[in-house]
Amino acid sequence: MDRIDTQIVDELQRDARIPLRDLAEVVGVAASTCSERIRRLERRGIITGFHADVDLVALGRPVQALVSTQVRPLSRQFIERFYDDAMAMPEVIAVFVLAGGDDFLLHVGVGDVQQLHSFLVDKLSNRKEVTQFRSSIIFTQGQKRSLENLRSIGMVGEVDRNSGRTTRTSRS
Amino acid sequence: MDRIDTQIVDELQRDARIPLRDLAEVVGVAASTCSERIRRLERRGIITGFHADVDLVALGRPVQALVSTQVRPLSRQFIERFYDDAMAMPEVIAVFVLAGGDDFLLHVGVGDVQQLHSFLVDKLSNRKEVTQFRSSIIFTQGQKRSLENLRSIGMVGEVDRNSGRTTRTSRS
DNA sequence: ATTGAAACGAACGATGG
DNA sequence: CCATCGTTCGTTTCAAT
Repeated sequence: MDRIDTQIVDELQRDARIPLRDLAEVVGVAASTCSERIRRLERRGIITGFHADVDLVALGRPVQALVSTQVRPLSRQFIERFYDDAMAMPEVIAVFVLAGGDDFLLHVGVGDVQQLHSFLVDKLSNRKEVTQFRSSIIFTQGQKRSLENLRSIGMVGEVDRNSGRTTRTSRS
Repeated sequence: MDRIDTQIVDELQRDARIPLRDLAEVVGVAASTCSERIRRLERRGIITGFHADVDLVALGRPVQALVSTQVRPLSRQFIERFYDDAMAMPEVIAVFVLAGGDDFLLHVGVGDVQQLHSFLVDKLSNRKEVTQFRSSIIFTQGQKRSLENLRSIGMVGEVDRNSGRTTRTSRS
């Protein structure tokens, strides 16, 4: 993960279909080197895939919500089972397993509010391990398509040679 | 958005770099038709982009959290300003603007817990419009890379010709 | 490790069927 | 929607650095 890899990853996050020669020019290496670097980043699991982003309205999901869900008992078995089942539901876009207050956060996207109601009542309330949930409609959402490497912009704590403590200054 | 478009979108969500001839074979049309369909889907804004997905640990963000944030006064001006500022912060991965209880949910990813603390204390608490916040560490997270078109699997309510009401049965 | 060149196959954009 | 054509692009190989 040197400067060249970081720059390649940056560009591919922004546009996975950038022509190789343009990418090579931006990064400052030959196209053949670029091609090899990309393959290595994929093999190392740093680049996990290339995906098309789609307008959720076109996918029949104009209504989105976040559903905080409490699951009891909070054992590994129940957590993993609920996680798998939630991910298998077509309404569910993402699942977060959390520490603290609530145990799960479900990001759901559906066609209308009736479907949201049906999801909550028929698919969540029905489950015995779900002890409570609270849902919020999403008005707008911003998802960053390209994330910076925090290490490359000096945001990762480095050990201070004098104090021996880890710095926690954000230099952004 | 017929069956062919839906299938093309499905495949491109799964793998944005699938060879055109393979895609054409799966969908059952000629490669030239496929190419034209993809360009049209992009022009219509249904496909919004092609992005590489990257391992967050490799990006220097092994620690992730969800931060529920309350903003007062809840005027359009303050909402938009906070949204823009949040999206501009390098730690922030996504911002949700919500109806109900809390106003914002911030998805943040940082290098360590010190940075998370610094983010909360230095960048959120400092703001006068932020009246309270609560953060939860993310243990695990599942994000669906390819979403189904709910209309194509019969999950969108259709008007019942007899009752005039919208059906809300999930046939999944 | 990176480079530039060469060679093959695939993709693109346009045209006509 | 399909087939074709010329051009551009991606990938691989290889000798050289």
